[in-house]
Amino acid sequence: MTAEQQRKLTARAAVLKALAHPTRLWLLEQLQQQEHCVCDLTDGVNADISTVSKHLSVLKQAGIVRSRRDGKQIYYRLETPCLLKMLSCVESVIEKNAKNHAELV
Amino acid sequence: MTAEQQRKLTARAAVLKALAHPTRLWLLEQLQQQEHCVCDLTDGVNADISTVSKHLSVLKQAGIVRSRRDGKQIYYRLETPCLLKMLSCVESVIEKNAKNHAELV
DNA sequence: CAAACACTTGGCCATTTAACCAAATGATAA
DNA sequence: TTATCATTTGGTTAAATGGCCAAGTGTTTG
Repeated sequence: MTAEQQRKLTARAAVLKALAHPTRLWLLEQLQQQEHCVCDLTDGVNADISTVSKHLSVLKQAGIVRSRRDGKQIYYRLETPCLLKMLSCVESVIEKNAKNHAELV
Repeated sequence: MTAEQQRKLTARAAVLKALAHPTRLWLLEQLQQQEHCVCDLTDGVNADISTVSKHLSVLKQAGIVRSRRDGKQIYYRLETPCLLKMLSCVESVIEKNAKNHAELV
C-alpha cells in the first residue's frame, strides 16, 4: 500500500465513519426530502440537543451536509443524496446475513 | 424514531462501521478480483499479521467477507461486490470537499 | 440593552477501537 | 509424534467516540 493509496483510503474511511452511526443515518433520512433546523431534528431523536448538534457537525465536517442560518435557526440540508441510495447495498448485506443466520438455526 | 427504526439503523451502521477503516477498505479491494489467504494480504499492509486477521474478522462478522480453509491457509473472499461499487458516491463527496476547500483558498 | 431563544462548544466520563506481542489452535511435514 | 507453518485469540495500552451537563455565541424580541 503506497502513501498515496493510504491517503485516499483514509479519506474514504472518514466519510464512511461519519455515516456509521444510527442517529446520523436517521438524521440523513430526515434531510433527504427537505432541509430541517436542529430543533426539528432533535424532536425525533431521543437525545440531548447538544448531542444532535454534534452529530450534525460530524456530518458537516465530512462534507455530507451543509448548514445555513436563518434568523435564530440553523438549517441543515443533505449535500450528496447518492449516499442514501447507496445504502441499498448495505441493506442487501444485512438481508443476506439474516438469511445465513436463519439457515444455521 | 421507533424501536424498529432504531434496530434497522443500528444494523446499517454496523455494516458501515466495518467498512470505515483504511486497512479494511484496502483488504476489500484486494478481494475484489479473487480470494486471498491472510498471508497474501499481510504482505501488502504495513501491520502485524494479527492485526490483519482481526480486520478480516471484523469484515466477516459484518457479513462482508467469507472464509474457507484450504490446508494450512485460510482464504477470504468478498461476499458482496456491490459494496465496492457504492464507494463511487463516497468518492464524489471527497471530490466535492476538495473543490470547496480549493474555493476557500 | 436585557432577556429569551436556537445552537455550538468545552469538560467530563464510560465505552469502544486499534495496535502490538505473546500464547493458543489447527493442519501438514518431517 | 514432534516440529513447523498459517492463523486466531487474549492481554495490554493509547487514542477515539458518544453521551450529558454547563457555559458560551449569535439573533431576535421585549
